[in-house]
Amino acid sequence: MKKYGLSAQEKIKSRKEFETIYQLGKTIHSSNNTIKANYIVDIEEQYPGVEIAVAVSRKSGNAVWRNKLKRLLRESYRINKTDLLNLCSVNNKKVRVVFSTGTFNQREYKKLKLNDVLPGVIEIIEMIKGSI
RNA sequence: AGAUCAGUCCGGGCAAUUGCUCCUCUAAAAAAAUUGGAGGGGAGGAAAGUCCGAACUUCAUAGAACAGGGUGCCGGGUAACCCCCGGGAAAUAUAAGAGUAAUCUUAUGUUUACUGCUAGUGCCACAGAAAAUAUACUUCCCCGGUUUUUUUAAGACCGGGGUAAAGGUGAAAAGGCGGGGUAAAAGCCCACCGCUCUAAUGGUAACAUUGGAGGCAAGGUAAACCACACCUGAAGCAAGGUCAAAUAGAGAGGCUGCUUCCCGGCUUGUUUGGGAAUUAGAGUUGUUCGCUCGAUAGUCUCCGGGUAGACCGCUAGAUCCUGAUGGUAACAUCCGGACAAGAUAAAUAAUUGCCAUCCCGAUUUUUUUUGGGAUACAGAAUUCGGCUUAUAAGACUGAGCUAUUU
RNA sequence: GCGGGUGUAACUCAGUUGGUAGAGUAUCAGCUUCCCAAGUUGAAUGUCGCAGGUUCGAGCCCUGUCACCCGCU
Repeated sequence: MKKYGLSAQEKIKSRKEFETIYQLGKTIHSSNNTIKANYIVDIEEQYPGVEIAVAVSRKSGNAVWRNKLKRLLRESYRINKTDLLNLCSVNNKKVRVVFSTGTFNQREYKKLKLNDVLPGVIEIIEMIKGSI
């Protein structure tokens, strides 16, 4: 597995997994309330690891803006995922996370840059690490 | 040269690092999956809105008609079209000319759902006398009567007619304008203009031009119902097809167990222990065992079903590019060349550097140098042909306008 | 992706042969009451989502556009 990659096995795809995360998982926000995350932690002996997904509400912007935000969220996770993966494989845990927008919309951030998204994602990853 | 309007085009580039997705080849014994390596492809002019038209698929359907829906000047293009091209007519903007003016003519552009209200029905508020079979409020004119003034005569009032010329209302008032005519008027008559009908000529046609007749009869509204002509079955790739876990079973088969009553125990359940009945599910048989059938329970296999999921549909096509020929053009034909995204909680990106274009500031006579900022609208989802809407900066063409120079 | 629907007062809704746009709630003022509530009388409030067109005249008819909502794995 690539160190900074994000392949199809690390994504959440089925509808049932999303429903369990939204019903049973916990919700946390970043400090400036821009980014939200729902996550769930299970014990998994054979295949420990992390699965993620990214969701952006239809009301926050048009299609180009939403796609770009999703790419940036994935990029932010991809760069900072190494510590979280190591922690999971040591403790035999499986973490599933759905990143989504809180009060983040196109009017306030017309031009998106990586630096707009990165701090919130790092903060959330630290919070999840703390809860393991 | 500038700004304006209209149309057409274009829709930043290169490199490094880190990633995503599809295809081909290759290694891990083979197949599948996965991983590694190499190579190649990876958003638009609107991909958007989903407003039209098709291809394709399934369902329905003997055929025809009605209803419903759509289209509506003429000719052509097209697979088809509420599309495109050419032409006609009308409206309108600007400029010039004519005219006292209304207005007309010419040129250039723009727009047009541009069949029919001389088939029928409906509607036209308020105002106004009257709003569609015209009527007669105030005027105007004639005749008769009464009355006043000094008389002819004139005024006032009443009655009977004439008229639609003037007034006022309205979006719109029953051809317009000028002359004749008359008691006053009136297409009552005449010229010009308009309208209707009709003939000839030109044109494939829409229509145009010219002549003749009528003598005004015919207000507006069909994006009112409707009439006429032509077109039209319905739904949509979440269409539809193939494979198919889990689960439920309503089906088929195999294997195992299976009578009823009473008493006791405790785990209060059709569980276990003991006893009794011998008519003990039915058949076979003298009887028992056994066997067959049936009921019921468990378990296994199949069956059908088609969910999760996977695959096909899925990208080579009314395809794109260059050139030639025909055509005013839309477009057609031919020669040659190219293969150019195919994802599915949904890829096509992120960061950095350099360059490009534009803007602002500093420096400088200019060139230059340097700092900062900006680079739009927007993301394929079965595929095409159009339409509509959004769009930074730039390029080109045309039109008239303004300024300068000659 | 495909299909369908709705925009009228601060809120919930009426508004059909096209002719000066209404109801209820809420708001404000008066009356009533010692005061409040309730009751009662009155007032104010609208670019009829936006832009064009047809018509003498458009909330209504037609076209375009914007926003919102619903259904179909």
